[in-house]
Amino acid sequence: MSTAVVSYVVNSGPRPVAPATRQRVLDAMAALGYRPNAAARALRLRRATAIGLVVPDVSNTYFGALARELSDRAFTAGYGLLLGDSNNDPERERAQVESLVDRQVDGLIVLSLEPGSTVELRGTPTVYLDQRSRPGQASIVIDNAGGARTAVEHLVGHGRRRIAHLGGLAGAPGADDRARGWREALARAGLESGADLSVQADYSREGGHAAARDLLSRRPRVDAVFVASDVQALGLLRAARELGISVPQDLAVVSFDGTADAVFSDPPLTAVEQPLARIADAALSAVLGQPPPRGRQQIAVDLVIRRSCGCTE
Amino acid sequence: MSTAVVSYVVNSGPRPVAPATRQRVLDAMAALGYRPNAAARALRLRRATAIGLVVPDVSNTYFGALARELSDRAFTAGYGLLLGDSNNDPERERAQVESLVDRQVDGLIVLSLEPGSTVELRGTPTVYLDQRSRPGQASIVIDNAGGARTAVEHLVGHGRRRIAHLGGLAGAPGADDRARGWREALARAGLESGADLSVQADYSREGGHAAARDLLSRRPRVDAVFVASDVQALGLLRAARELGISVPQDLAVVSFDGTADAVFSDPPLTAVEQPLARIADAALSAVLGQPPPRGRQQIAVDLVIRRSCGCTE
DNA sequence: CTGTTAGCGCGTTCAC
DNA sequence: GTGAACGCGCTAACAG
Repeated sequence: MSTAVVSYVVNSGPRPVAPATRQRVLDAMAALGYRPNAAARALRLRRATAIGLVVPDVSNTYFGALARELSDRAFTAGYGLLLGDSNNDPERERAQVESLVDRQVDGLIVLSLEPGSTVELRGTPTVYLDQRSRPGQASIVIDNAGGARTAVEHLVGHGRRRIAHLGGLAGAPGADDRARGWREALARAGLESGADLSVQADYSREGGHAAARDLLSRRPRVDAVFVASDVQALGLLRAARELGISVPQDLAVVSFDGTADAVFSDPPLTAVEQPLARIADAALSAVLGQPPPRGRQQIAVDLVIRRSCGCTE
Repeated sequence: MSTAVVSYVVNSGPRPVAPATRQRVLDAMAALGYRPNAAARALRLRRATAIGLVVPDVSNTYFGALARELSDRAFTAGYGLLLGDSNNDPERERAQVESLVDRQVDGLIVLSLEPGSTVELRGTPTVYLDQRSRPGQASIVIDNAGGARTAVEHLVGHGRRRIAHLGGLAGAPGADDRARGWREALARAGLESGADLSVQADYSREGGHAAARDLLSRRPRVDAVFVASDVQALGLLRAARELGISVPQDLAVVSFDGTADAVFSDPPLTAVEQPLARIADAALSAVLGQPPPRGRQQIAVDLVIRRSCGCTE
């Protein structure tokens, strides 16, 4: 038997092999413990059977949950998942993306810190998640502005009037659109959205904590906050406890993401929930499917009511 | 200039190149946008410049934080990180490990659900983290039993006498040794460690919540709990709130991991802290360094005091 | 229709 | 500084 036949057996194609021969090959493979060399295969086929994922911080519950969804689906589809943590550093992000492109990943999914970043993708199908769309590049975004508006409108419905915003850093995934949604909803309700009602921090517990302390000690009359992520909200809850502010009585809170963090905090967080499964599906098929859908695809979000908004006191 | 020279320039070796030539090569690379093909390189060098990581669940803060540390170090060392989420499923874990071995990763780090699992590693340097050692296999473990003992002794020092255990599932990373540490510390203190004082759940908020409800409603006289992970402790805190049990007054709690989850919970969790940076370093050098150190390497842990144990009421 | 031969892809490295 | 062999699997072209 020749190497060609082995190849046909291993790949079930592109040409048929007689059953008897096929079995002989299979036996020989088992006996010798032969496994095809993935590197040689990647070289010949010009594809690595792997996809790349770049996130700002995997230890963040939201990014972790997304990575989990993607890892699961990629594995099922026979792909490996190359993970790059950009460490919240745009420079590192570029480096990670380039490295993944060099590794010939078949697709690249990136949650970018820099809306404007231009890295040479050299033909690698890439999808940006939760980010402004880029010219000629596929991008899947959830309805960040709409979700934020819904959240703020809910707070308005509770009779809150001084609704602050604890947002992500400019350029961070979804941050700008969520800020815009907050502003728009306040405008529609005829409420103030001055710059001093808004603070920014990175998507972390520590960031949320520091920003919330700043906000709450500066503007004691704030009666509600829309927070751009669950992890930041966790920081805010802690700040509130430290300052003797009770949530939701003194301060109603609605956050964004709806991860497990929101369910188990005290109080549990009313949050705009991201449909992770749907996002992961869309991202993978955008990147692996053909033809790669260009342009922007928007996914709807839902507000999930828990205790932090004051609905169920 | 020949392809050989380009190679010498790209790799700064193994042979010297005249500065002028070197510059010409660099210019040409920039002009043509040339990037070496990682697959071809992997084929020639017989190494993928990538390491594999298999965890039970990346969305778990602890595993996520570990993945982050590893991703960071791997990148700095020029390696890619192939992530496999085993979804808390031993079957899936085996499949992930095999897939990574096939991909020729240069090293494999696995947080295994099955202490006894035997997958053919075919020479891939592998290190098991936080797990019983296996014959002939490198393994890095933190001092699970010792950490658990320290935690329990601390609770004993607070005058607690009915100290329960909310542990991980048998076989889960560190679970068995932490359970043993709990039992040993109680025995030394002459306290009861009956089976009805111990419940198990997977490492998740939901698991911890369900198990804690079970435990706390069944044994109302319990006055302290040693929890095997931060995420489970988060579930326990919620159960305690639901049942009107106040922590730490009615119930002192010490958990294990010391992730960001422990810092921002209410109350913040006194926890046995895992030195992630050190663990990541040890794992990487065990897997990449030479010769791959066989046998078991143990890393010490520290108890970090916060509010849940009652030290700072 | 089944099995074999030969060349390709792309860096690396060594003898010249 | 250069030419060429090499690593390993894939597949088109060829032979039986």
